[in-house]
Amino acid sequence: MKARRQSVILETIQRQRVGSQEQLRRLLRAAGFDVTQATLSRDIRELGLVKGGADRAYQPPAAAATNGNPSALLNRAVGEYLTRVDRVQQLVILRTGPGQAPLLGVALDGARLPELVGTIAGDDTILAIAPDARRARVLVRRLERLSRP
Amino acid sequence: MKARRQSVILETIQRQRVGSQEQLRRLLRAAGFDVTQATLSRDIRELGLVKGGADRAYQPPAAAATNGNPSALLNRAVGEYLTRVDRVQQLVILRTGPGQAPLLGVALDGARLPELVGTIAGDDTILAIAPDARRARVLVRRLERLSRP
DNA sequence: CACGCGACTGTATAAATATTCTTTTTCGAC
DNA sequence: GTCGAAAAAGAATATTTATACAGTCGCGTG
Repeated sequence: MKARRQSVILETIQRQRVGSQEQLRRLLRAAGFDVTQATLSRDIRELGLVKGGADRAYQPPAAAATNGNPSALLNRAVGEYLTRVDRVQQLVILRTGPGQAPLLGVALDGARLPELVGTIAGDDTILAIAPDARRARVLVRRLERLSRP
Repeated sequence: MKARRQSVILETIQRQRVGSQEQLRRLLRAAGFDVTQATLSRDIRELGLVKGGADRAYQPPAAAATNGNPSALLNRAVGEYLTRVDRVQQLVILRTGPGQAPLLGVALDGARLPELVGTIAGDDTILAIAPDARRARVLVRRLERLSRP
């Protein structure tokens, strides 16, 4: 349950201003996830979300992680979620556990890798698109290096 | 008082992990600023600080603001603080109200302007260094445009 | 099967933060 | 100076968030 719920949280805070965990709780309940505020507090920490700014809303972690190591987030996400990598021409297929694909997708997008044009995340699969086959190979190598340092 | 205090807040959260407004209050008191938690809550909002991430600490706004408009923060800071701009060769001298220079300095650094090598902020003056005189002129023009659109 | 272990969650509550309502301070016009 | 308006800050309090503790579930092992 957790991975799916966290994915929905990520999408939710990007679609609208979420100013409290109670509000988030109501939104999630409408989406079929009925959990307590305590659980959301834990989810928010695990996702690395950040609260503040002019409107005191929750924000995605990508920006915040940019501080120290730019790809620390990607690093963590790859280690945590990625289970398999394949390549077909300039396309790279990434596999994760169920519901985890969006989490890894966000991390990939946020890392702004030069050899990555964009991603489409399903439930447990991500299609990552490189400019050409050569750079797709570079991407595969980079991911493999990240997944076992 | 406020501008100076907010500058110190910015420096403080960059030097060490600050996990609560009470902790920040104690740190500021050691630095000669004796204010209540309510005031800090307001300062934090005005600075656009953000709290969260793995260690639930306060973080500077630059990263968070990168989301929407990259230079929205600079825009605001220039409008709010900048009072005068001069140029000498490749150096640009910016003036602000007392204690406000560090705030504008942080915004300038965060904006990563191509014609700006770096800044040194005093209390009410910033020395901004461009690669050469031509680009210093570009910088001056950009700042003037920002200060009265 | 019984046990222990680890991940996950809820409940209750402590801790932290935001806000409302006042008071104080600042500053410009007179 | 004195007045009034606006900014700044405090006190008290409401709201929000984190956490200690306990319970459940799934799973692998003796």
